[in-house]
Amino acid sequence: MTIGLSTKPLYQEVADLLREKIFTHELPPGSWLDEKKLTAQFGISRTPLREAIKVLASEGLISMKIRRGAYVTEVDLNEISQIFHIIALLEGNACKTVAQNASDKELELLDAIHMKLEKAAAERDVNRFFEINQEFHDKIQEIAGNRWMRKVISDLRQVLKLQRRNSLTKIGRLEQSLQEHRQILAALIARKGDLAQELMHKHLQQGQVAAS
Amino acid sequence: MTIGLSTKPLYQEVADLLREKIFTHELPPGSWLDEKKLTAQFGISRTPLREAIKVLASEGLISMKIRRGAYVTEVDLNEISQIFHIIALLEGNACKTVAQNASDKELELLDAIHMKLEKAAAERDVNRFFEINQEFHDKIQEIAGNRWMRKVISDLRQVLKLQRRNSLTKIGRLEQSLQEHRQILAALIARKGDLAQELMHKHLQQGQVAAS
DNA sequence: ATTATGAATTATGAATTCAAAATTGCTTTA
DNA sequence: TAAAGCAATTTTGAATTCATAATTCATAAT
Repeated sequence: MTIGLSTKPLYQEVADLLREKIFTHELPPGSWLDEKKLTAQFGISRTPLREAIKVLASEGLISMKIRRGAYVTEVDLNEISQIFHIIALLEGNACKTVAQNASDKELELLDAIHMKLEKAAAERDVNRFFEINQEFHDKIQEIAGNRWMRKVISDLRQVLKLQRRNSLTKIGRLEQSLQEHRQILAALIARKGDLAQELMHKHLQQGQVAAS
Repeated sequence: MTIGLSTKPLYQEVADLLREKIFTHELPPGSWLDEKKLTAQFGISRTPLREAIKVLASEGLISMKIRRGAYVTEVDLNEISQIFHIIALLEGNACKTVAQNASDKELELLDAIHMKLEKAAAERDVNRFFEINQEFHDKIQEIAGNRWMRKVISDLRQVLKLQRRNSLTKIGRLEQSLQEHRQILAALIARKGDLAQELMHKHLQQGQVAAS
């Protein structure tokens, strides 16, 4: 194949492509992964494709049935709720850590990101809002500084993306989400760890349907 | 090869074997995985071996260097501490859930497991103590009923096993661990969710070195 | 018409082969 | 003696091939 001189091994590129197809529901939950079709589509052999499939399987995005191929995982609402529970717990805790340990400069960084979020909200730019929202959450985890927590959260967020998110596009929820971010930021700057934790926890539990 | 009619696909069997070798430090942290040697040892071809390696990599047990093979992950003490932090958070929360939602019958089950733990401790059977200790923790997570939390905890515990545990073998810590279990169980039976959470959290933070 | 049976096809699991990169080790030269 | 260059070997990454299990489809029997 002619993917060129990629810095990544092929199976990782393929894993990325597959995730893409899964998240856009080009490969919808429950659907079977046709190896022949996919290798033709990607212009590669089955070997790296199967390696990629195994990686996604251990991430939970794909489920394998013995001698019967790979299927996109179907997550029911109950599991979605379980995953949100975990994320709320972890990100809430990360918030507490940030309130306690972040440098003033780091808090300023968070403030700057929040300003961009306000701007996106004011302009009703939903996609940008979603993107910056993610950036805000990421930055908090980065500051909290627990590598493994970041990995866990990011893996779980991937599984959430299996479900089509929608409610964030409702302007009402967007406003509420923004309001919650304001409060979280305020608590962080005030160095109120327990409050920040509580607010982030509620924010995420709130966002169960909104995926924000 | 002649592994017979295994219920599992070969790459999963191989993954299990590799984990075994990693946890026993037959493959010590930082060591290079010699594919040729391993395939000869297992009597298989490189294909399932490489698939297994990729799975372990996405679990964090193995790190891959491009065009230079796979290495057993080295975790420093700082990361161990980060992982314990997460496990303490999650298992603490699971305890709270159990205190709030478990049936009386389920609590009796926990009590029964704890009795076995007392017995093992009385007999100074460290291996058995370790095993039942694990069973106790598992049962709590099972009762809490969050599939994804169980997966996260179990993945993280695997990474912890990269580090050679030792302090649990110190009788002193074993006694203390038992004492902590007693308190946790009491809190659960008394349906004191917050207390149970707090106790489990401390128990695990305490056990950082002990891996219990 | 509907259900069994069995051959043909297809897909999966695993081994083997092939190409290219990295390492090793030898030779040559300063 | 040490360093540089180059050939030989080893190792990784990926494609291909092969064996077997599962599915499909056609035919026959009830």
